Amino acid sequence: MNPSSANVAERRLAPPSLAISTVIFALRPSEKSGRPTLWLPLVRRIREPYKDMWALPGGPLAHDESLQDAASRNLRETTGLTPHYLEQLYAFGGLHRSPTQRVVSIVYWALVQPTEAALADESENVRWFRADRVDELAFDHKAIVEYALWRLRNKMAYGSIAYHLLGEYFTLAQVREVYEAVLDRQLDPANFRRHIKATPEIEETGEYLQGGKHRPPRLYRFTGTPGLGPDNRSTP
Amino acid sequence: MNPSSANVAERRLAPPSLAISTVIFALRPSEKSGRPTLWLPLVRRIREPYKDMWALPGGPLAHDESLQDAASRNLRETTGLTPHYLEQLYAFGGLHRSPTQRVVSIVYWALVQPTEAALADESENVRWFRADRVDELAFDHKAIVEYALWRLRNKMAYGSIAYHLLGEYFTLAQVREVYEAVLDRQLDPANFRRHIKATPEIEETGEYLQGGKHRPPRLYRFTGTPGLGPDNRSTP
DNA sequence: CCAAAAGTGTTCTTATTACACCCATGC
DNA sequence: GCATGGGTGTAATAAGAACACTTTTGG
Repeated sequence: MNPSSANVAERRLAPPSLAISTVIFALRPSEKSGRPTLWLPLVRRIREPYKDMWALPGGPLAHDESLQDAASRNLRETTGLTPHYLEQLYAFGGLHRSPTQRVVSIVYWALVQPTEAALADESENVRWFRADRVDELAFDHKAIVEYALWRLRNKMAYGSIAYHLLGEYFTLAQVREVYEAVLDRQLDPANFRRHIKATPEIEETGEYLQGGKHRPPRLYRFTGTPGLGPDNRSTP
Repeated sequence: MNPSSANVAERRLAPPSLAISTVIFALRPSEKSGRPTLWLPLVRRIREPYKDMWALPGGPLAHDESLQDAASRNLRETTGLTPHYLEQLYAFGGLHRSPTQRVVSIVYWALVQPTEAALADESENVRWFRADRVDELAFDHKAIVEYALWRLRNKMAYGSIAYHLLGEYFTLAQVREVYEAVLDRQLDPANFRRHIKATPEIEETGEYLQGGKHRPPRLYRFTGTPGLGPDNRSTP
């Protein structure tokens, strides 16, 4: 049996390997307008296949960690960040995702706060990209990012998720900017503020944001629960 | 190294094994009222762990089949059915789901038509249960069934999914019965029919259902697409 | 004719949208 | 005082719930 047929046999017989990857979203100011836009960190592959291409942070699942812990860990390892929101996205298991072996990837998606995101590690092999402008990535990661973005938009339109992209205190205009950045359309400020104020998880504080050029806006706080999904006992 | 420490070492070092399971829903007439209710087939375990307990149909992932194909296969193997709707539910990967080894299960959920479900294989080791009355199952399968049921209810409230539990032709009252069975509450017939007729995927036929005791209701047809999820290029 | 489900109309309530307007601050 | 974003009011429209009413069948 020569080496190449050994590889073929190995591939046929070995069980599919299991990996965890994470799509990490954070707000950063756009270079041009300065308005907040969605970004995500990618890592450069240093090995074949897809050597030198950008890919989602990820890696194998350790024997003694849960799926979510693994996602949390590779988020911390690549960016130094801890997520304020972390949820399973999907398990991708197509036969030809990787040219060298069969890989099943369980992908999570995360939201991190902008104050943290600004401090995130960046290096030769870790760089942030605009979420709506990713070019070709390794494996099927471009499709995964697009799906994660679709899911984020969907959740934002229904659930109370935007707050996980903001700090503890925020103005209603900041919440609106998050919606506008993610959904990519303008929203009526008057109606939007009423809409948000109607959600019970939003609490008015006595504080105001000082230092702006105009009337100081009131600061609010989010009192809802981050957790979702069957593992966290709630609603995906 | 004695056998028991060998097992421990094996468990620590072996990668988590990967399995596919499926929650299969179908409508069947209730024994009492005769009204349609939700049922699902379970299989009896013939080996440890959880020997003799009921469990979701499932098994390992073959090296040359996609995740969805595997789900479709174990659906066919246990019940003889082909699903009219099949979608990924969630990947369960808790550390202690199985007492003997670490198992990550990628779970799908399916809807099958009642005409088929009536013919489904049933045997000593395959039996149908009412979906809202499952008792203790093997592993974490009870929680999985409850989560699948939650997801079905959620999708039914928003999307066009009820039709996959019905045959090709159906009356609006039958659609309403599906909603009432799944959501477990009465719906106003007048408002419900308007709501359904407003969906563009519902097509009126010239046919009427004959043989009833009263005025023959018109038959309708569903013209929408079943597919969802990133693998099928659409919307979960 | 009567019972019962099929199917239509009408009213009331509530959410969404568009947009006019007032308020408070820095400059 | 004036420009600007913060914040409130209001009228028009759309969507949903409640329920009275007409139609068509089998018996």
